[in-house]
Amino acid sequence: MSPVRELGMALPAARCCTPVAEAGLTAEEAGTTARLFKALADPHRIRIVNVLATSGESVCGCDLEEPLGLSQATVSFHLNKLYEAGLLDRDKRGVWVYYSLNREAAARLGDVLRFEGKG
Amino acid sequence: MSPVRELGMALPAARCCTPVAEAGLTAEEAGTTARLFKALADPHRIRIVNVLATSGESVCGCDLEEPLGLSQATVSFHLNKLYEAGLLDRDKRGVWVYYSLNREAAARLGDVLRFEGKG
DNA sequence: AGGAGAAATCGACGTTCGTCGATATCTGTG
DNA sequence: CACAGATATCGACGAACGTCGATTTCTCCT
Repeated sequence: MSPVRELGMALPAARCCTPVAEAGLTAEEAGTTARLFKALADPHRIRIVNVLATSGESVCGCDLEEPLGLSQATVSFHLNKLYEAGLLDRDKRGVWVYYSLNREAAARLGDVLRFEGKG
Repeated sequence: MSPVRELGMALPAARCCTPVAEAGLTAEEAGTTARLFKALADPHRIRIVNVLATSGESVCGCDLEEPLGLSQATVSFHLNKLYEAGLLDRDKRGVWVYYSLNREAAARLGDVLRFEGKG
């Protein structure tokens, strides 16, 4: 053991998207945050978010296969990951499913990583 | 194929931490960003960042084993992941190694997820 | 020099992840 | 109703991940 001790990890109620720089993050809150980042921990999913963030309109899933160079099954897999994480909105129009970035969730996500004026 | 097409993925020069909301993200840039998020895609690493962000001073690695409930080898593994991602600074003092949050990297990381005023 | 203690590394393990082809499900059209 | 086309799901595979005990490396102290 070293000189420095007592780091103090309190146990406030768990809630979504607790900022990483907020004191006393619960193991549960850490799990929630980690799950969120895990959704973005893949190059193809980053590109999907990028396309959705820069495209004014929502995008048909079928139009992502070619630019990403992935099979239909894999694209569906990635879109679902992002959807389950709450980062994407889904809009079924007939045979197609259109995806768009959930701006609110995206904004909240950015707030999780605010560090200024803390510590 | 659907009505919507031509999503356009240009190829600008790769650089660190390109915002996800910036048009034409390269596959390479997406990989860089994904690697960054992968470093945060674990509950224990989130907690480590949390402790480091809220603690005024740098923290000895040995003081993280107990609060995290992990073995020395595993803590070392996680600290190294964060260090390699550039999120942590390392300071060896005698037998101990003290870690602290790299504020600049942390700030840049937050900027990657800025979505306002885009799209 | 020898010992104590912290950290990094190694080897092994079970789990999760990303990928695909194949199949099943659903929707609109003829 | 049968068909075409988009999406979801299944099963399988190799790769990467998280974990630990054991070992090695390093630094300080006596």
